[in-house]
Amino acid sequence: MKKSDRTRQDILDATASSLATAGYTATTVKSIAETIGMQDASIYYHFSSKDELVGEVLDIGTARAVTAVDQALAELPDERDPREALRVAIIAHAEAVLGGGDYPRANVRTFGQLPPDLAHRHRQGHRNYGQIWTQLIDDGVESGVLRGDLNRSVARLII
Amino acid sequence: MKKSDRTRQDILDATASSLATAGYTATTVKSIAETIGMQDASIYYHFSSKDELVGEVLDIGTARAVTAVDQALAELPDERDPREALRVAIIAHAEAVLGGGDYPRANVRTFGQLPPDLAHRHRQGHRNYGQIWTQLIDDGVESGVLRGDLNRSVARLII
DNA sequence: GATTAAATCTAGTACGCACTAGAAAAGTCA
DNA sequence: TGACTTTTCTAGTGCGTACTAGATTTAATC
Repeated sequence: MKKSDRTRQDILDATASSLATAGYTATTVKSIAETIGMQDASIYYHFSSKDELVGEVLDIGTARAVTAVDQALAELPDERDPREALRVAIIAHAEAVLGGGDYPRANVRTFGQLPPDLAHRHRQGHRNYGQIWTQLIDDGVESGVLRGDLNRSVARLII
Repeated sequence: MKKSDRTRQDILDATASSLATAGYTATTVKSIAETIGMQDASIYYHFSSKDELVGEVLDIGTARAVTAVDQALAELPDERDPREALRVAIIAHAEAVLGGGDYPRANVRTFGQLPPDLAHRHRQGHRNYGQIWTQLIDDGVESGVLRGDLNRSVARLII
């Protein structure tokens, strides 16, 4: 039960790395297997399909971005300035996506090249992530320090 | 000699439209042929390969963006304010990419999913386009109205 | 209208891809 | 060690892709 977990992790890491740099199409099951010294068929002992594997990588990536933003916000004082909160969140997001590991980057890199099934499945995850931002902006608008009309569309773009 | 030019244009248009909306991988020779009521093999009478066809579409797209920006700048007075010039150029660029036809949009949509050959070929075209912006920014920096350090990287991102 | 040229179609080939089945090897534990 | 389980490999299938070859039809020219 130990060996399996380790190679499973290796597969995920290799997939994330390939997705982040080469994109979805160029990330073949064979290429993933090669980078960890396996045969492509062996992948299917751990994952039932390429898209299930890719989906898990993308899920991890969004989860990490969410965690990074949540954590950054948690470190703020209770009576936080909405504008400062948004600023901190943006920075945390950028750091997760750009400087963070391959998992968040995989999301950005493969955006717009996923097959319909995967794209649809992850639109949900993106929506959940978007909730955080919508909330932040709503707070700002409510307290009058942000303009409601403009910033909403900006948030959409980021996501 | 007339019929050929017309269907050739139809093929280019259909390809641009598909690239702009569906991306490179989902744009198959068969799907292109279908949208204009042809057999996929017939495409090869007009273009020797898929990538040659796609390459031509992308070339047209960048050419149009360049033209749009050039034209916008040409309408400015001779003694133009560098900051104003940059502003006008950015707007022209955005309009070409977002509101303009499928050709410029095909470039944006397929960015990062092209096969190595095509990607390499068009990196040259992007560099030429970048020259325009580099020039605009240099003008601004020289006359002291723009900060040189920050804006250079911003321009990189846009392109 | 007959001949030639241009354009499209029919019918394939070759290849890379995700994926499967069953044999073989490696690991686990009495 | 030996019996059993877990993991990996070998060898293959099927499918969609770009692309080719040659026949067939459509258009242009005299």
